[in-house]
Amino acid sequence: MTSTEPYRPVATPTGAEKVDRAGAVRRALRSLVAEHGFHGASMSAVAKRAGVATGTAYVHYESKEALVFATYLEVKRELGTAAMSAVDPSASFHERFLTMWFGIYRHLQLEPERARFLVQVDSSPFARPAHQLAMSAYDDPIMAEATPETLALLAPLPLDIIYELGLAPAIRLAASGIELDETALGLIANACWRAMTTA
Amino acid sequence: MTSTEPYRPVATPTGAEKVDRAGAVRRALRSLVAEHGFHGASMSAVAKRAGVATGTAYVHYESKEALVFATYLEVKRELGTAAMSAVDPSASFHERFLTMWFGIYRHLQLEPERARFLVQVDSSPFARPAHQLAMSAYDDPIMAEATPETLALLAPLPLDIIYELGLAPAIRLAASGIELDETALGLIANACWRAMTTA
DNA sequence: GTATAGTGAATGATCATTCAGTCATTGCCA
DNA sequence: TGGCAATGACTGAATGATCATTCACTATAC
Repeated sequence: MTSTEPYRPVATPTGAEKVDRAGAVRRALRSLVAEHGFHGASMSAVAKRAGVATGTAYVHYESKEALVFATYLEVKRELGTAAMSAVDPSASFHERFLTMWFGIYRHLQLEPERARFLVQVDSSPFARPAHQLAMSAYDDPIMAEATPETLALLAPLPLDIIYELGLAPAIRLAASGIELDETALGLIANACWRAMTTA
Repeated sequence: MTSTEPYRPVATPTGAEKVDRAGAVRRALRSLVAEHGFHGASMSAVAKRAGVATGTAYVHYESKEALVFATYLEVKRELGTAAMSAVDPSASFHERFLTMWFGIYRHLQLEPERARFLVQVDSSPFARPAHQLAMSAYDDPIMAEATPETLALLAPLPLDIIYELGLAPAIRLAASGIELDETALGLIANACWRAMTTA
């Protein structure tokens, strides 16, 4: 039997780094969800944008759900790294917070599709399982900032809410695409600080 | 020709008020989106939950999109009414804000599916057209609070962002389903006030 | 009798997922 | 070293499910 030849090899450009097809699929999901919502992110559309065949996505991910979770985890992890990269551990908590806030905002502003993907997952029914998975899959360096010393400065509220008042606005601002000058950004970051700390 | 008899009349219960099928469809969409996201809210599922035939939804709404917009508009309108219902126009802006904040929160807490529907639409690609439509379709009494006098008390930021810092947290809190005591709620409402007003 | 609301089966499109089959790589034996 | 079987990435057409929307028809209201 046999017949057609449906496999265009790999092209391995000049023996360099191998292509990361799983990563391409994750990025394609990110951008399609950001642009058109989950509705417009079918597996075939994702595969097409990633430049791979539909079946390839399933080589790397068991299901669409698994792909969504993996993508969410990657975005969260990169966000945590970006948030902490410039933080000086010896600075005051207020300064550390502002550095984190701007770290998050700048990171997402550079590629707003990350922010739009995040807010969409976080307000969908995926949110609960995704959070659960994120908590068990890695240590979030942002949450690690919540120590007895810093908590003493914060309003006596659940951590989710502190996060929602303090850092989530940076994500939503980046997702909105609204462009603001340095002054306004500083105003907002400090507004978040005021919201999360005790009056 | 003819054959089957596929029409179970109306039942008009004891000649009382006529059934509001369009409203039932809107409520069904709300609850299904709140529970399972847009993904789980197919027109047939919506119709089934509303207790009507699939075609009935299309008697009242041109398309699924139109139904989503109409539902969004209804929820927004009711929210505006709830926010303002207890506001005393002669009170200070701080007091008026707190009344609005609690008005929103209580209204949504009573039926959290409204809140969950809202946050889901507001972070989907539906958000932009839905906002546009809401702005042109009715006067939002909440936005009418933004007068020269009140704006003087607020941080010099775009109104969307003021809303995001001040009132949106009430919606998200209701959507989260987190139960808090009166003290914590007052803390959060005042945190929002601090965030939106100048330092 | 005309207009309006309602019905649910039928239609065609689209979706997630599967799979038979192709290619590249690797490890193993001679 | 050269040959080769096994492994796993990759492909895209095929499958069955599900979806939005339509429509021929029926009942009710005016």
